[in-house]
Amino acid sequence: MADVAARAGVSVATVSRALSGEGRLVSAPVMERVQEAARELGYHPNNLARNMRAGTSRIFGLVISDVGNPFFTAVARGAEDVAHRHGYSLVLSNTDENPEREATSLGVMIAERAAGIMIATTNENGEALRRSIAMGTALVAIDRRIHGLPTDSVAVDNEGAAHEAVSHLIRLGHSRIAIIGGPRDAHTARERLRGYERAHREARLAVDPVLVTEGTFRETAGLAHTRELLALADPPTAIFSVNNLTTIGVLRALREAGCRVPRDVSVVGFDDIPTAELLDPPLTVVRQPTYRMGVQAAELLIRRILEPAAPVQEVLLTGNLVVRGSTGPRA
Amino acid sequence: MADVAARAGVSVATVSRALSGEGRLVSAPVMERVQEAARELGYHPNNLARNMRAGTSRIFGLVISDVGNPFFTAVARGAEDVAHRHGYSLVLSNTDENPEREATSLGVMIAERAAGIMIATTNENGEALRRSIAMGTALVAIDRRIHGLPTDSVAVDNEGAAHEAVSHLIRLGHSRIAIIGGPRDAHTARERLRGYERAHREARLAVDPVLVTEGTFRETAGLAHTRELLALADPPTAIFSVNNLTTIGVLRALREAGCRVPRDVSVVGFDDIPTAELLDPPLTVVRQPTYRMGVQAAELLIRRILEPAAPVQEVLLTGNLVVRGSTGPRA
DNA sequence: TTGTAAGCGTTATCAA
DNA sequence: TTGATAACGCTTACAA
Repeated sequence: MADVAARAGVSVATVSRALSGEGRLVSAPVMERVQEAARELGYHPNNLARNMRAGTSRIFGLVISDVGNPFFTAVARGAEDVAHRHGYSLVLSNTDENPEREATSLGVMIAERAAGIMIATTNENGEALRRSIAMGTALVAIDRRIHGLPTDSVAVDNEGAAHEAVSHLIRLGHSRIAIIGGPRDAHTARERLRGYERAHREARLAVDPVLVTEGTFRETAGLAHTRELLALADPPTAIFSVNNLTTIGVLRALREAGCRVPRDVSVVGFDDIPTAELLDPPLTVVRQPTYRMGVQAAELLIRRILEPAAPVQEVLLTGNLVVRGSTGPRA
Repeated sequence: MADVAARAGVSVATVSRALSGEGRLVSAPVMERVQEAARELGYHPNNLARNMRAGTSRIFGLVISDVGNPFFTAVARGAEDVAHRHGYSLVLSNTDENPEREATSLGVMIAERAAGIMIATTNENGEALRRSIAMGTALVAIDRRIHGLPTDSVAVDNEGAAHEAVSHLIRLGHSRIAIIGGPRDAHTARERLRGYERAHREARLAVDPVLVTEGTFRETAGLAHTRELLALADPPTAIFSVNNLTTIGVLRALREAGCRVPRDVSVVGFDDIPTAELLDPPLTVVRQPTYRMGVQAAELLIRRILEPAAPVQEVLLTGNLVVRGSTGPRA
């Protein structure tokens, strides 16, 4: 910067003004001289210094539990589009549902003074999250709310969506409906289970505890649970899988066992899959407004940065059932 | 930091030494006092300042053209695992194959003084890339080499893999084989086309130019081209699709036209899809070692940072054909 | 082993 | 409209 100043015959302060946002405080001829000098010298402002001066960076962190999950990449897309529009860059960080990696990610983002963080948390790092807020880093919870920490959040009405999916199965005549659940400590998993239960209650159907499973949000969990369910003396005639990855596991297990879908078993999944229509058979799902979730999350973040004292806002979006071929009347 | 120093009764320099890497220069009791003071005060080092001092950050940028593509998320996983192990964070940036967004991404990473950049480039930003190298930012090309700029790179033997896929079709008796190509200016697309041509040449089969299409790496391109191909007087009996997303478009078009796969048309795709085995029929593909590409890219970056003058290294991995159900003998 | 002080590249304040 | 200068929070000679 000093070099540019020397070449343009002005002070560094003027160079700064000319090259940063304050261009209107600089006379036209000086502006021109500075820009030319910068170009000739191949000068590039150092954001590191700029940010350090400002005390914050133009970065949003998006902490997700699985980059490989289309759900999160769609969210990332939405968030990135909004962030970019407002001059922020999006840093994606993958935790693999591992609290330690999540803690590391958060540490980096806080240390790097991210302007804001969007997080689908494992809910094991309450303190780190609390600290980030205390340090003035804006925080938005995505998909899962944060236990005991009221923050802006964007989520889907999980209970309602699950209720819709299971009611669809009940309407088709199914009464032995299994649920491939998520981790017990995941908010989303619990809410979806509640929707499953409510649908049963409303139809005056008893829930057989044997058909209620609990695991991870991974394909392997869907695979293992479905195998167990099929080995039952009185196996389910329908399966509701609470996560897109577990759904894939379910389908694999059914195929492996030679079960025809939906003749032998109906399947409805929570959250869509890019190739859902091309599967054999096309998969019935509850679709979540993933892109919109990302958009909303980034917008909440920006609002929070602009108005740090604004009241906490909890956005609740709704999912909708997409009936394709994997659900049918009970045999 | 000054507060911590005051509380621990030492100088800021000592605090710095105690809390950063130079712990061995500090006596045990002082070390303890400093750490306690830091904890009590909730002190978090400001990486912004640290990096500015160091002139570089502990960040790797990964610039990809499509976060929604499982190919890139798998690469990201590999790169992130290696980066993390070496104390770097991975910043993902999505360009949507848009040169302007790519330029912006690069600008941010250079300005942010990323320690290194891994990029699957559109090849429209040669100057920005050149500059990043000139500024000392390590650079590794992923998937696609950079025109006229020798850099470390990780890629797949596209021609060989395409050759294998098309030869497989030829062996099944097909002679009218269409290729759903990528953008003309994408290195990868050209190489895969060459593999397609070589397979024909070796089998003494003529290539019908009508069957050679060219488009984008998007689902819509596969859809549109396949529709056109099916409308031909003498349509192909097999289709080789050079990208996983276009392959999905191909399958959609075939389903829409009521074509049975592989009875009416065989399909082989380049690059695997997570649900490939569950599709109807299961999809035959050339699989790329995606995770390993990410690992290698990050390793090349680290090597380059450690040894800036090391000779350029171009890593070439090989794909392998996975035969599933979408290819069969000519009707 | 510890402290003093200079400096990293910016921007903001104040004065001219 | 411009310039001199003091921060921002940290690390690292150099000295003690």
